[in-house]
Amino acid sequence: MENIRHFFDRLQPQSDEDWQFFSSKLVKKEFPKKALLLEKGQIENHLSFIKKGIVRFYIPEEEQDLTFGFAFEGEFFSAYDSFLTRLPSTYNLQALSETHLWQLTYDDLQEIYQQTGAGNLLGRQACEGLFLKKQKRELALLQLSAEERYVNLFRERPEVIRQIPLMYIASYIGITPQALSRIRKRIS
Amino acid sequence: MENIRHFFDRLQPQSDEDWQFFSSKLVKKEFPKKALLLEKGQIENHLSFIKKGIVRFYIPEEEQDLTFGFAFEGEFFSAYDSFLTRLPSTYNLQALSETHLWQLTYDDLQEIYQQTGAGNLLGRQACEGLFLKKQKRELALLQLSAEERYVNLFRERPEVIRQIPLMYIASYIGITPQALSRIRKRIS
DNA sequence: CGCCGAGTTGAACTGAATCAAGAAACGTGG
DNA sequence: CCACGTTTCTTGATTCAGTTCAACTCGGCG
Repeated sequence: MENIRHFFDRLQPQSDEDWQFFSSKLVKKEFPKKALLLEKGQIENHLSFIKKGIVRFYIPEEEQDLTFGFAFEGEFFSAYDSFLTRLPSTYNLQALSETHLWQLTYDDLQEIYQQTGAGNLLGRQACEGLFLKKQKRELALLQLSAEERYVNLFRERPEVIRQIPLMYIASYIGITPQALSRIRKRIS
Repeated sequence: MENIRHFFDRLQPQSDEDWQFFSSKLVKKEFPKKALLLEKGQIENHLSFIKKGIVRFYIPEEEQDLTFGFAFEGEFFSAYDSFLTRLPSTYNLQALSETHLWQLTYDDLQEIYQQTGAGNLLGRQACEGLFLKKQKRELALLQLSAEERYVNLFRERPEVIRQIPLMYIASYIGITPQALSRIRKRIS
């Protein structure tokens, strides 16, 4: 649990009371490999911190899933758009390995926003971080070739390439598994 | 100036004092058509509300600019990543037509965050909105063909297609002007 | 051991890029 | 307000990155 506190303190040093209040709301939850954490159509009711494991974000399709994100140990995640809008999620969340989480419900988070001075500040800063990530990704998709996107991913998030099956990485950078296999051969 | 207040009240009804404090910081500024509002390398020091006009976001390149966003009348904009991180912007902001803004400096905004109860709340909600937009765009770039992205843009933001030169739209959806010209011919 | 999903490789195909040239629209100065 | 130069848009021909379809290999698991 300390790693979550460190996470927050890095954003902004937290008062002990605020932290007390916050951490009292956290609930531990564990999932086996390949478990669905959230299914398309459900409303996301959690903001989760990954104690251990990897989570994949994907839109399920008959042909081929569209994988568009990953979250790792030490990171927060959520189907954030569903969480914010309270509308059904348009995608699934899945544990790629055995995964242990600390979870916060939507209502608890709203209470935290209201009760603690730091709530909105943290919410804002967390959201700003998400925005910056998406912005980077947008530019990568617009201006880089498939091969450049792969090399870029390798540079920025080597853990993705080390730990995640090729087919999901291919989908993430917007190409077919075959194309990625050829890129790998070419550059290695 | 009322339209800005409406903007905020839509997010969250504002107290008159908070609004007073906020609006006292706003400065009016006007730019002619094609003016650079911010140049790559500068640190963005403003959050701006568009009273009138259109703003283009682009990465300047010898070959061909990469246009990746637009902002219209009644919207807030900023080179938000530079504004947040206080690092030089990696892109330019340009007025596509004569443009009138209400601007807030970084320091003023920080003061607003600290002094008013609503500051962080608004900051958070504004950022959440930006995040949702980027998320949509990511999925559009990943799962739609060029033609679908064009039709999609047409549906979601017809004002873009009506008011913005083809070459910028082409860049925005990630193709060449030639390709977009052909798509237009095909579907009309 | 055998099966099944993941990864690789090959061949044919295709959407979009590139190169090139002409037409239309736009803006600026006389 | 017209004339000219510049920029944007269109259209054609060629090329290329990445898709699709298909067959084969590899590794893990029941």
